[in-house]
Amino acid sequence: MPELPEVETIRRDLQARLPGLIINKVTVLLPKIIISGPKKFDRVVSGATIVRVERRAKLLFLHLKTKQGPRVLLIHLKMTGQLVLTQKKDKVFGGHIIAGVTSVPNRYTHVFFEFSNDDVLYFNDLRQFGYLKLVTEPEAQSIAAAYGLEPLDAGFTAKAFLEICKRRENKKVKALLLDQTSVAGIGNIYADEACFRARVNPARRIGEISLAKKRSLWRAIRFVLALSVKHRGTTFSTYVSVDGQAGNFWRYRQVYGRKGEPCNRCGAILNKTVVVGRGTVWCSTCQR
DNA sequence: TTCAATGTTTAGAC
DNA sequence: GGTCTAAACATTGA
Repeated sequence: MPELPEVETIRRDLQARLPGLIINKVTVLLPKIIISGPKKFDRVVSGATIVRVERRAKLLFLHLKTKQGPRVLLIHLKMTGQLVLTQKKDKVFGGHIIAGVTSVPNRYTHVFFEFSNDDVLYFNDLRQFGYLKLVTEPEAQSIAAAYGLEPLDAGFTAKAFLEICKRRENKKVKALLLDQTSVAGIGNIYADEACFRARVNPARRIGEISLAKKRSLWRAIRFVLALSVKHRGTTFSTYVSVDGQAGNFWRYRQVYGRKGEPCNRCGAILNKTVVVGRGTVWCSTCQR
């Protein structure tokens, strides 16, 4: 799926457009996508007003004012989920565009919302891994609380990161980065990028790397994610952000998708291995 | 034809 | 109990 920078980009665009709109009608074409139950979903969501759009880790929280009281619509895009907002004529995309499929609805459209101003929000997902879930405010809070620190928040200090490391000495570096209950929102691309910038071998155990490397890793996580948010995310294969533009972080990447190419730091050929079950590209010369 | 792909959860093994 | 791996979800494209 989109990782933190991509989901954050989508969030910002939705937050700029959705609050205040009333959902006139919701259409569910693939009921299994609504994991809180499609029947109740229709009843609660129809007529609801969008209050605001938030993000925790890679999960979107659409706060709603409904006849039944406040509710939160959770949207997870997983690997190929896509949110497309059509503003009367203009298409606004967020997620992954499937090659050649640029109109909505299409065969990957599973749910769509029609708003009071005629805008329509489509949820598309080629692989059908993504989901929508309607919960109460307290449920949403407990879901949010289960995630680890937000890496771009002020609370993610070097000290806080070192504390996290202390409790995960046996974990491989890459496993720690991908663990959403440690640091929230990092996926495969940014895990590899952060390890490269910190000169850390992603297969090493946390306990094996020096304090200085841990500090570098902390800095690299923030650097890489912030840079990507600034450039509206990474367009890998099919992703585009909510305004229909490709994310521009791709050109700043150092390792992901560069297997067999020379390392930008030392010139050695980048290799690709499997670490904690995920394809991992890194430089065995400068990442120790 | 086989494999890997931006994610998460779960079952099973040690 | 902790920790790790593989599989599962469904589809596409190399």
